[in-house]
Amino acid sequence: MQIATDTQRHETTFQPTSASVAAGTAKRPRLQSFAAHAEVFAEGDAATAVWEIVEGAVMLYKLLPDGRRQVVELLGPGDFFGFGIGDETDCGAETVTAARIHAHDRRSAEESAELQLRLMAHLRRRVRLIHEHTVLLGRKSALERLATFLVGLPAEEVIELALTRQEIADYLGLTIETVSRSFSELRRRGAIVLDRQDRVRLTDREALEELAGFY
Amino acid sequence: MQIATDTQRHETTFQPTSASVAAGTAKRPRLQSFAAHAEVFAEGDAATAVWEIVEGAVMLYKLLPDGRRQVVELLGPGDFFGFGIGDETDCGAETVTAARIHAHDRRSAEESAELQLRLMAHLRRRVRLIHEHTVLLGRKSALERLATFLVGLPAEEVIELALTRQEIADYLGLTIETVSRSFSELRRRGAIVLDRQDRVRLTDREALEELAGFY
DNA sequence: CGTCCGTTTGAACTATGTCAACGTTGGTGG
DNA sequence: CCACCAACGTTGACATAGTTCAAACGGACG
Repeated sequence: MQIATDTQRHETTFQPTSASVAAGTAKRPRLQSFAAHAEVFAEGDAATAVWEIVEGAVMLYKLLPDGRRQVVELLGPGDFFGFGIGDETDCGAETVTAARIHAHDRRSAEESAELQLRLMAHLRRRVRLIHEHTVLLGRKSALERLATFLVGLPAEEVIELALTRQEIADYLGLTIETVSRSFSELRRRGAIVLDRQDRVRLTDREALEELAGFY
Repeated sequence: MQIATDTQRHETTFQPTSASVAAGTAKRPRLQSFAAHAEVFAEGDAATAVWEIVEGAVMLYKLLPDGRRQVVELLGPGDFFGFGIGDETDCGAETVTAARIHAHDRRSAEESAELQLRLMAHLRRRVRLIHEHTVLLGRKSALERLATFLVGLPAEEVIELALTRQEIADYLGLTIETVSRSFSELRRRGAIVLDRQDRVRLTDREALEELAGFY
């Protein structure tokens, strides 16, 4: 259950758009680039910035004292993270894919009405999504969890899984072995085809949605 | 897994305070009173109001098509619920204790800057708490879940459990039997004393916190 | 071609769920 | 005021989904 620590950062100065200036958000966010599986910050780090994903995917996770890990959110472009109540982050944040992320200075973020509005919209959407995930963790079987995960992915012909089996396991509250067995079971049932370990095609979406609890 | 439907409502007209008028929130919320275990609204109902708990406790839950239930939030005074993204609620809401709840008209709620600010603070706190609960559901054992639940309760000498075993089970992602066995196990270990089924004393808080994953 | 890392599979174990019986408690009506 | 009833909670015996530990597989890269 280790976390990548070879964080490759690549800071760039953000060019403010005329729109952002007009909205009074002139204080420009820093744009940072991260490699895949790089740490953005660890749980308990000072919450100095409000992060906004421009491109790529990020996961937020929490650890128990003995090392057990739970991925609590999976985020994409437009999503925010890193804002806390106090001044410490409540989760660790790690990229899933290579990513570009805006770091809004916390103080200026609080002063920007436009940002606060977007943050509010994000939080509402988030709460709703976490509710769904709560049901998954509390009440669904392993197979149902994996099916739910898969149907929730962007509906491409061939889905490239950015997450490793371990990361999927930590997201779904399972072990890596159970995730693997569940993939095999879905394959056996003809619900999916694995072209490669990280390439899935959903060949029977209806069966998957049934498992996911859509109806 | 049934839900109380004998909702006893008792509407009252809210008297706006001078403070709320000054803040431009003159449009007064309706104050409604509910009995314990009464339905406030069901999942999928139109999201017509933003609810704010004045007194008492409320639980939000979601159901799977086959009836499995997961309680996704446990709320108290000062907490908000019922705001959605679309125009449907994503959870059902039921009182745990007798409660008095403000129903803010959705439109006027969106226009009140003061309310929006409080809503934002609520959402941030909520997200942090749900993250904790996500770890509980994804990674903790039954005994750890119950210990976490108990140490999270208001620290009174004798704690009155407002939730039934079934509600605790649905909150902790367990069955009623496992919850019951876990209570017995904690008692056997001397961590708690049950004066009555719904009256607990935490006699070894340290042991409970250890189980909860505090250190 | 061999090594390495992530994944899959197998076998045995265990925590939790299931089904069923038995206790408790609080309310109601005789 | 007591006795009975219904709802809720506990306990036991058994079933099973998921974990654990271990070995084999497979693709990527030197």
